[in-house]
Amino acid sequence: MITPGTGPPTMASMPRSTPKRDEPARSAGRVGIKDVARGAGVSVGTVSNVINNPEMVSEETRLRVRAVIERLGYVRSESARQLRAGHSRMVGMLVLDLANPFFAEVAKGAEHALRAAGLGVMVCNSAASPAEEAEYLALFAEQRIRGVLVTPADTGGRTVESLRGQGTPFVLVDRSLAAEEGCSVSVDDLRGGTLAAAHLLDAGHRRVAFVGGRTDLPQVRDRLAGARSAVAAAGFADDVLLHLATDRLDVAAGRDAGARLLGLSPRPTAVLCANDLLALGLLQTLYAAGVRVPEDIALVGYDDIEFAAAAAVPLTSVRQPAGLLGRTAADLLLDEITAEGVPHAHRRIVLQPELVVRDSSAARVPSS
Amino acid sequence: MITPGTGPPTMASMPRSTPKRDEPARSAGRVGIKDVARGAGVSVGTVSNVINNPEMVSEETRLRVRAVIERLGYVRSESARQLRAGHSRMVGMLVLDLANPFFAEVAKGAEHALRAAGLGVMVCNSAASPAEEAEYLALFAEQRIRGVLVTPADTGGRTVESLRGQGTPFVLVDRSLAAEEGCSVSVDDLRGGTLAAAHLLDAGHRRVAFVGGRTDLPQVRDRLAGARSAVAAAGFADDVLLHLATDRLDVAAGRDAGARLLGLSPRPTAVLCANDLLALGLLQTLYAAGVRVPEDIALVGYDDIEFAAAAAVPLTSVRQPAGLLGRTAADLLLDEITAEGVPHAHRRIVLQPELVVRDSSAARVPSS
DNA sequence: GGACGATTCTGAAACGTTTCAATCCGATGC
DNA sequence: GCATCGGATTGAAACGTTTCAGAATCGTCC
Repeated sequence: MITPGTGPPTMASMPRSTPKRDEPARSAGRVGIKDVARGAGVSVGTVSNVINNPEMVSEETRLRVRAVIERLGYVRSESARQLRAGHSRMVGMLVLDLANPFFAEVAKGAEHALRAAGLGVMVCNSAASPAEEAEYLALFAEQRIRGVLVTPADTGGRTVESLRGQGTPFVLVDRSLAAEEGCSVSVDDLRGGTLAAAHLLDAGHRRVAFVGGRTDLPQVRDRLAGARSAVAAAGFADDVLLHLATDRLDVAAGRDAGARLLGLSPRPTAVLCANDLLALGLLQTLYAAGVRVPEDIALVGYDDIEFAAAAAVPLTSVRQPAGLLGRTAADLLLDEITAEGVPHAHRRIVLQPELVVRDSSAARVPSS
Repeated sequence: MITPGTGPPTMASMPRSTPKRDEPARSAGRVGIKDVARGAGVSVGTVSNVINNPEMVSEETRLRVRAVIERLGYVRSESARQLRAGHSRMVGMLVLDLANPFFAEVAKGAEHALRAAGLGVMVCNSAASPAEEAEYLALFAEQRIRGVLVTPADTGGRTVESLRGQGTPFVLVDRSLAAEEGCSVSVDDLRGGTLAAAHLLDAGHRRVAFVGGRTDLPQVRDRLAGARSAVAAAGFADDVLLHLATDRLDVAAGRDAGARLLGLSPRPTAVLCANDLLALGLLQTLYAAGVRVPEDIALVGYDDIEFAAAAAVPLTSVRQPAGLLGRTAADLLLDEITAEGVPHAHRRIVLQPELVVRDSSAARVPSS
């Protein structure tokens, strides 16, 4: 990202055609506050005031300056403003996978709240890679970003450490953190895993597969742990739950996992996926192989993205309040940013998930 | 969005606690190139060269300066660089709906190509609203963005006009434009519409609904026109094709359209949707109402997003090369940006769509 | 021994804002 | 007629870079 040194070599010896200066800076963009000041016969300070503190300027001057701004097509330079202010008016947002509608929804909620507060948002995709995450954080630092909303891909707390080191306000999204360490908004993954597993156990399943990789991601780990605790609470042995790891959390990984699942014997009667993308991919493989859902294998997803309800077999899923998650995180960040004098108290907010039962896990009679 | 005037009132009378200056600027971020220069006993110019033109600096100095940078945690200020350079190192990207996996895929392709070229990307969502689009373009202008990739929401060419007026390099994405006017990369929507409609007509359907709103959007208009031309080419009357407009192009609009469709009599035997989101929403309604697909109603979507294949009934769809679209647009923009001296020739590229037949439109015997 | 080149470094200008102390001016109060 | 006040405006500093003309140093060649 923004690799330093890509520019210089190519632009070393350019003719640099000086643009004609006869007209007052014709190629818009090049019109500065000085040109406006000159055009209106006032000082630059006054022009600045017209823009930022109109009530300080007499009506007559204000109108005159506004007219010149219009005429010259003046657009103020955000970089100059930033330089002066010492920080930008942007918030960086870093999610694990923008192609996952769950995160798209989270981002949408956050963006809406932040824009309402006059802050721009730069949404970036770490692709669950600590290296890409670090690159983006470096980019944010160069931009003197105002704050960061991040779902960390880095599993050792280096991300949090680095942000705290820089003094950048941040809020963890979809990941919990001790309140002393910083703000966080998450959804109770332990509970979600428990809900989903208990539902399958209730339906009589005694061989359940948990499909979901990267147990270094707390989301996956907690959902699995929740499922395990449901098994234990129901008085079953640990081996009722089989863990099938995947390296990514997308549809393609779900398809692969489906193939592996079909090779298992004895074959599980139910599958619990770490997210809906995996479940949808798995469903494709099962469908293609002629395996019936839920008759042969019951399926439960996680996130309840919009496409879960429209799936080949409408998908039972653990719904997470994605929009609320984003909005809440944004509010927390805004609180920290604006309350600059007041000693901001970090908060740890944990939202609750909800099981949405659909066809893919319709109740069955225990068969084995 | 970055509303001017939100800041000033709240920060008018703040105590502004001057940070301790004993340590060399402890709260990172505040370390400037001057601090590094002082720390290393060189001039600021030399520090700048260490960073940007290392080959110009003696090894000894380079190492010394690098060490100081490390020690002080210096991070260069992008806004200062921008101010000096006159433009940012960012490209703005504006799509109609980021929640639509099709655009997510386009954005991903573009981002990848641009990052490889050392440019950052700011992806924004106009929500198909000309007003929001204009706001974002204004934001881009203030940021002195290097170039813009845009799928215009504004249907009169105002967007293009405004960009050309600013002199900002741009490429239209998923929308065609005469090569004299600027670069564009699109997919042949006329052809796509024809493919889809011909497929349904071949299967014997004689009452086909086209579901898709906002015919002011060329994508929708062309797909509809393509469908109409297929009807004409097959020698049928115009009224074989019924147009059912929707105001948005998302899953919820598809659900609504489904309800309206069910109220029609005679009921169409096939539906062609302007995109997959509509088709998936429609499918949900049909499924809930017990209408069988494709037996009672055949369904064809558009875009072939990943979720189409995993739908309740795997969806026949017109595949568009989303990733390629984004990548190609990025390449065109890069060509225009880098070839600053060379007279850049605008190009109009039209990619071809492809019909992917799945269960939702399985062949049937003509019944009426 | 002086001229010249190459290499390395310096110092200052410039980028376009915002902010703030200082100035100006007309009106008000005495 | 003078001091004072308040509102409107000015002018310059500062923000943190990059760039570039020039200075310093050293070696080489005539």
